Amino acid sequence: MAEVQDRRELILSTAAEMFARKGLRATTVRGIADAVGVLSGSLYHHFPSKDAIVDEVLTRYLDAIRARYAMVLASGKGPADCLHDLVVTSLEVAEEQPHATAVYQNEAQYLREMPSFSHIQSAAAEIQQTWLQVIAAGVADGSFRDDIPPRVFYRLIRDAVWLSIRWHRPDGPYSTHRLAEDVTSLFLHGFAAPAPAARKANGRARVRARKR
Amino acid sequence: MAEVQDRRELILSTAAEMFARKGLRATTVRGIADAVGVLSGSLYHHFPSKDAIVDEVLTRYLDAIRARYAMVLASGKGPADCLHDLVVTSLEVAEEQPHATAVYQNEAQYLREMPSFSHIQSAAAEIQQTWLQVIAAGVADGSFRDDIPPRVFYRLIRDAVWLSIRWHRPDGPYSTHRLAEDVTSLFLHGFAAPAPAARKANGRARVRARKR
DNA sequence: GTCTATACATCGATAGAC
DNA sequence: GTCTATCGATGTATAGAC
Repeated sequence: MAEVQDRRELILSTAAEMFARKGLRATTVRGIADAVGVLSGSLYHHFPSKDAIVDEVLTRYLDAIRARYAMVLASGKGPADCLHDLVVTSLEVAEEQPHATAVYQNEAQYLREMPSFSHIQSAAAEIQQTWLQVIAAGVADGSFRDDIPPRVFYRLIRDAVWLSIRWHRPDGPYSTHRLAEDVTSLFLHGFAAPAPAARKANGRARVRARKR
Repeated sequence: MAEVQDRRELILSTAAEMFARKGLRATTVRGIADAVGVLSGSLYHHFPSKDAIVDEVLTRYLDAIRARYAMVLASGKGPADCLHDLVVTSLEVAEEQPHATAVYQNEAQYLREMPSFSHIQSAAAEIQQTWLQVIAAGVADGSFRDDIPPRVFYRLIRDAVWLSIRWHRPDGPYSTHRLAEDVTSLFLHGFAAPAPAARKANGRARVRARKR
């Protein structure tokens, strides 16, 4: 029985990697079977269709996010700390499940046409609500600005955080937690240098055109 | 002769819209021909292949960005103003060419396997250099923070700006220029409310778990 | 410049032997 | 549980008439 589960898991993890690297549509059933080491027909003993594999990869992923977001909210911290924890949590999930993260962030078009899309969509809505709830609490208690629409802030930090999967390498010298701290600091306090009381000619330097 | 060019343009614009809406791989030659109102074989009189259509859509797009980024650099403004202008310019291009923008941001996998990828990649590198140049100038003259790696800041603001194509509707009440101002303000000064000299119990409110 | 007609590859999925 | 063998649909691209 452990054999059976292992086979299913091998198919799922192999498919997830190929989905992320080549794209959902470019990944073929035959290709997955080749990578696993069986013939394509054998996959249909474990899964009823290709889309069922996609659905299981994403459902596990979204469930993991929802569970961890719930823990962040349950901590009872303030809005700024919760926002920080959401960033940390998201980047941790992205590190633990990089393939599913990439698929979810890059293949909205394919997913929208899947039979089980409404199932995926409801999970996504719950995740979005978590962010908006934290942001709204921060605006309400005065710790966040009220001149930028909460939905706009959400979209901007959401894309910045999740799309880091496209360039960030968790095993490199710039760690996931370092990234989380920088993202939080940047989105809360900005990239402009804090003015040290008085400084002359601040920002007066010109940007020179590059030589070619 | 104007007839000829119009036909080509119609194919290009029709294809671009379908590429953006359905994805490059999901858009078929037959589908483009149907939308244009001809049979699929006729497209090969105007373009040698499907990839050639993709390439022309993206080349025009990248050339437009390069030309306008060069104008921003030529203005001779300071780093903060240049950053602002890069944001404005990028969002303007995204509004003018939404289909090409979406394709370029969402279909990196397909593009990487295209024959003419190196041609696209070099244009992308030049665009990236423009941002990094402005950021480096700001760090050098003290107007930007030096404790966040410039490349990290670039990736974060880049994704936030360009991926706004996924959710922002330029013809809605929240205009492109309003978005540009908010993005610039957010990334320069942060989402945290500016402290009005002294305020008690700032950020001490808790985020309540949502009722279900 | 568009059509008809079709070549040729590859896709997801199935049936039945082992 | 995996194999062999294959179906039917669909993909890009081509050849040649009009």
